Amino acid sequence: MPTSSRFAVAVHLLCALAFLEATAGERGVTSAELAKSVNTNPVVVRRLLGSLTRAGFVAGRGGRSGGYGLARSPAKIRLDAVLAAVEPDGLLTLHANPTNRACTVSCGIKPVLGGVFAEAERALHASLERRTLADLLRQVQAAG
Amino acid sequence: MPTSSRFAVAVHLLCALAFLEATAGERGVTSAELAKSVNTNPVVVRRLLGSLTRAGFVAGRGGRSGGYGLARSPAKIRLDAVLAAVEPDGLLTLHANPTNRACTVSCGIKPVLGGVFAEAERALHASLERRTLADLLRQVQAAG
DNA sequence: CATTTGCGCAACCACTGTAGTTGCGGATGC
DNA sequence: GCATCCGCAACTACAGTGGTTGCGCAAATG
Repeated sequence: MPTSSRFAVAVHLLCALAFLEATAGERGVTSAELAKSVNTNPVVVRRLLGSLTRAGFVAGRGGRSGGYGLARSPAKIRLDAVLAAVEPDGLLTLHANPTNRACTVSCGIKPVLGGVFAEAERALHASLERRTLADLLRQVQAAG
Repeated sequence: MPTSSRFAVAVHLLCALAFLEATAGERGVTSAELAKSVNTNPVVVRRLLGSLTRAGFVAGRGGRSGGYGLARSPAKIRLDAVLAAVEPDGLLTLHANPTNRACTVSCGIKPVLGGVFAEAERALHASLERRTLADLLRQVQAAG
């Protein structure tokens, strides 16, 4: 499959949200403003922020002067949790082909591979766990 | 994108190849035999084994009594190299949306994210690096 | 040397997941 | 009431994957 860019966009959105929130005052940050930063459509933004809302990272309010805001401090948003929120199925997937029961390898490979995949994804999450949204904000600000 | 299962199938094929090679004697293992184990088409097998051939893991010969064979010992085939061979673009991808030059975050996020992604993928490869085809064969045989 | 067997490659099709878009309903504040 | 904004569902367009067929070439067998 075309490998998804949801994770990248989600992180981008969280950064932009943290950034714009500072200047927005009481008003929420609208999906249209966020969409401008990513150069995409407000609905795409809302879809993604829907997952992040369910995961407890952001909160949105409807109505005039509505919009989004972070639901917790950037230092408490770890990237591994963001990945899990927008890509719940993981990155390494087994093949769905039916197993050939006449073949030892075909019968035995999937559980073995599953274990390998699980360990590899744990390693990936462990790496992302060390990064928070606050870290990224610092780096983006330093670069700009 | 529908996340690809090339890696899983490639590992399955390598296992099956190692397994069948033992009983095949001088003859090569044909793509049709391998296809039976994965329950797929010989052409799909050949496509994937094409990548693995270019990476130096297997070798195929045409002609009568042709087929495939491992080009090096299972203990020398590390899974991270297999992943790199069949999925050269990596698993985490940046979004392709044009950057909004009026936005600090949009301008700065991609290099920062790129660094984070690279580190995460390194962690994933480091985990896979510890597993060789020989390890998997041992596990599959123990389970069967 | 003809035949058989099997790989290599290109072309094509069907399927699927993603991003993009529109439209409508409901909430919120002026 | 009315404007603004989120939430959600439906639809479209596109891209990547896996599956399939067809043809050319290589190699072994008789």
